[in-house]
Amino acid sequence: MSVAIENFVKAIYKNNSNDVKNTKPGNIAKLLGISNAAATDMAKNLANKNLLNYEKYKALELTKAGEKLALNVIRKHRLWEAFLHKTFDMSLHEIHREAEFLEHETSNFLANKISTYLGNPKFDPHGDPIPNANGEITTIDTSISLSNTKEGKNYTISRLMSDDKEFFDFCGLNGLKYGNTVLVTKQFSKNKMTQISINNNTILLNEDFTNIIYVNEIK
Amino acid sequence: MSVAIENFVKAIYKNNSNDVKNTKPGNIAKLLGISNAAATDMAKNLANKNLLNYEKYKALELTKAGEKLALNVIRKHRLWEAFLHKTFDMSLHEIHREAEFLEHETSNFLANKISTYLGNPKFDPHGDPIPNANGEITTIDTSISLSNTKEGKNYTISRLMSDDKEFFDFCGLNGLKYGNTVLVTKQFSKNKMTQISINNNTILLNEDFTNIIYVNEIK
DNA sequence: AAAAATATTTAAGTAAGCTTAAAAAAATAT
DNA sequence: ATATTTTTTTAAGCTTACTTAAATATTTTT
Repeated sequence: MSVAIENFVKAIYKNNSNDVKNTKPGNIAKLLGISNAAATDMAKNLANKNLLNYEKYKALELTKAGEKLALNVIRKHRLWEAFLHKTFDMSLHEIHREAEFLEHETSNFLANKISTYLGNPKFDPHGDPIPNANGEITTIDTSISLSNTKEGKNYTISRLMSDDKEFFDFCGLNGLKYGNTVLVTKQFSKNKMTQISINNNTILLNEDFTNIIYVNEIK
Repeated sequence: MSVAIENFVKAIYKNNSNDVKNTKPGNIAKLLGISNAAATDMAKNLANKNLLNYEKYKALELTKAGEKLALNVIRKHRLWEAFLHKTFDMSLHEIHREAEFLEHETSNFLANKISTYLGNPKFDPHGDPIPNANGEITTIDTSISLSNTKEGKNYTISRLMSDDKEFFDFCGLNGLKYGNTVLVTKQFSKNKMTQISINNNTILLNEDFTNIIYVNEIK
């Protein structure tokens, strides 16, 4: 399958795991930076290839085959991220940028080699789950966003849901890393801000960031 | 630059390092498995982009920019080969197949990371020289093909010039590997065959193979 | 429920990278 | 030196993945 097709099914799949699902062509177009017309064209094309179900004016729905393709691309993306992070000590932003291209040009054979080499990890350095070779993925996610945490409790960081360089730079500088521990010291609910303590530093985060940082309570 | 363009300049560059140089569009077309017409089209296109000089019915000549692009792609290809061979213990054929795709989707940033990680090697596992980040390549090659060796002398294998799976499988089975030592026990010049001794085994090679195995005499 | 705003689809067109078939030039053989 | 063969180029056409503009359907607002 072409890069365009792989990115299209990937965008639909990822959109479906968002809170606000909108898999109509226009929204996928916005995510991919192409015109609505191009997305409609592509949707018809992929329906012909049995990768999705297309009905005029309706939301796009991946078929089993379409979902499998999307998961295979996501698997390669996240394996590359884990591998590059470990091997070359590249930042969360750098590994994402590189994996965005490598994911389309990696054989299943090599993906399996990478996975074995890493000990078949279930999560990448952002905390995102890595689908296995059969397209099975860990979807049960009991973690909550930092916005919904309680004052005085300790949490471990389980997921950094972003593609943004500035966010990752900020995280890198402040020790906000997959697996690390934070203490929520104050919730400013009116101003939608959260104060946390990490590595003996106190930092104040606004909603933009607390919404995409996921954590698990330490009991 | 697109994959098609990168492969085109790479094919011209590689053809120029062959014994029999023929960089007219038809020959490049044959190497790439495309039609002559497509190669002529592409040649005009690349001339517009200042990657090569094109004159009707004449051989194609890479410009400095074209050569630099070709060397950059070859650098990435050979770095990936070296890396995959070392890290995942993949065969010479497997690394070539994988690198053929990865070479086009690797940033200079990552290529440099790989190079540093490997200790900036000058040769890949086939013995082919790896261009450095400035596009400089070791071209002085004092090695000779096994066909031109002398009976009773010892040689180290310096290069396996092929893309062929069967050849690499044969090499793998018989210890014919970059850096290994062979003793030439007999040259059957009439039948164009060479008998060698390696790892206490005696094997007889025909011209097809001895022409693409390059060695250096041990004095 | 109708009007206004928004989203989707259709239509027409473009560029890249190919194809085949025919025409033209160059290389080779006699 | 000419005829034959081979190679290169031109011409016309195809597919993929886009674009913009216009038409049409849906959704939201009032």
